[in-house]
Amino acid sequence: MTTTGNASARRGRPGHDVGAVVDAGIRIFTERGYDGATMDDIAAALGIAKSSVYHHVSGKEEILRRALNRALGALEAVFDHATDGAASTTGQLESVVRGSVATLVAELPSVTLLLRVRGNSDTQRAALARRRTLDVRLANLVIQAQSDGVIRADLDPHVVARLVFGTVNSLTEWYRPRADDHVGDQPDHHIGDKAAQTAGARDLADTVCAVIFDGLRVPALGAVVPNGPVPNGAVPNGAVPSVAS
Amino acid sequence: MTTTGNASARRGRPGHDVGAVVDAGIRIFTERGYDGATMDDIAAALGIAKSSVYHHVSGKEEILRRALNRALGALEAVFDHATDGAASTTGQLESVVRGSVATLVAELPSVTLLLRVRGNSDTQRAALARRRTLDVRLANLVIQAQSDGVIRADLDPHVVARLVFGTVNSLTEWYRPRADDHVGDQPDHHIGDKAAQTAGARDLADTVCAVIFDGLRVPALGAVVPNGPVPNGAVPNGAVPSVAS
DNA sequence: CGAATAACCGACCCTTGAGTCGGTAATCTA
DNA sequence: TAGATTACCGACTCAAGGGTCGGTTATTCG
Repeated sequence: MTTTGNASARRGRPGHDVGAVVDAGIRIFTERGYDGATMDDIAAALGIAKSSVYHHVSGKEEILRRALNRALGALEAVFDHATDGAASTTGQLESVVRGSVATLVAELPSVTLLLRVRGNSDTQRAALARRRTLDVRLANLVIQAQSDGVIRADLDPHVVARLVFGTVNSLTEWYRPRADDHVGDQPDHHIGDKAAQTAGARDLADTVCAVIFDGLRVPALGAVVPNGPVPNGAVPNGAVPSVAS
Repeated sequence: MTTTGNASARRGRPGHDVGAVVDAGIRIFTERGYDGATMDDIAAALGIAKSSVYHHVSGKEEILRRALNRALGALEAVFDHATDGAASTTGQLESVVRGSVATLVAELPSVTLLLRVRGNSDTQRAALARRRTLDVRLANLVIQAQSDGVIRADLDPHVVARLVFGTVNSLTEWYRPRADDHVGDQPDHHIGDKAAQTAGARDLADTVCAVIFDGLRVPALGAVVPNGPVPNGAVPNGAVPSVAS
């Protein structure tokens, strides 16, 4: 998963490999920003000299490129997986939302980096272009869901698509995974506060879906909101598989 | 509003003033990122020499500080204004959302900059701290609304507050005001696409409120979708441009 | 053991970019 | 016109940071 390559028994002198450099790079880039980060920072994070980093990668930009590829690949897989099966339109929509949340949590560092890219270089512009195709795919899904009558049609689908992605993507601004993952050291002054960030990935996806699909307003009368993401009651079909994984 | 100072008749040689430098700085910073931007870039944007910039400000960081102050002041005003009157809790909540959208649109450049700050310096950390107090105020509003029974109580209020801000703040990622405002030149490769960004600020706030408070799911038959913001009527109509292209 | 392999290092080059300095050019006021 | 005021400029300093180079060290394979 970390591209760290095979397990044991590698040939020459033991040490770091490309994957490790990219991992460190992602961490440093998200902490200090791509332009604010230095190759020395990355080297220091790995405990090696700056010149040694160049043994693994051709330069700063390659680290960024590899990092963005990782994030984009994961997100594209979410869409591919959500739209290949013959799920209903809302099923696909929810699958995309839940899949995106899951990916964000699993690949938090690289996705965070991706979302901060602003197009200052060819590498960054290429990543933005790939990101945009995901926007389009989501927008198309929204449009289709509207014409299917499964989501309200009184809102501009492009704006809706933006808001949905915006809501999901905003997780990178505050969500921090449970202290299961290593993480190593990090002074990190983040936004770190309240309980919030200890929520499990599953609960998180439930909450995101609840807000996006049903809103904050208290559901009318009888219909209570069971946890299993959403209610539904009279409403059309049994969509909303609530799947995950 | 631009801090550009008084209108006519100023003493010495005519030219730019601090406000102009800050305006240019905000534009450059949001385009290239704070670390990626150079004082030469800012000077060039103003059509003066780099050394002249230092006549107006003490350095790069002062430009950033002034820019962040502008954004923070505007956002804090939204909360102050929303919570001073004796409005209902939901009224306050919606007022904050609408006010934030309006501020984002009106002060798009500086707010965009604020949202990208990561705490790499004292200036940035101070701004983050001020931002955090806004998060807290919103979370408290959500908590109160929940105990008042006006919004669903089955969701973690802190997570909800984050998602609400996340949704609103994500506007800076794609919304571009109508071509009324000057803007001057800008090669800008932004995210620029579809019609979306031409939506008026009012419609935009309507859509954001609609999604946040009522969700995407199509409102049940005769059901409500009552009060203030959102569309209403039997089903669709009214609000939102829905345009495309 | 010796060769191949892979990771690592210190010293160095060179560009970029923040900030400084000693002036010069317009404009208003008196 | 003199002086005050405000904006502007070219040439400079200095440090940081991306990248290069010629080696050195630790392991595995034969």
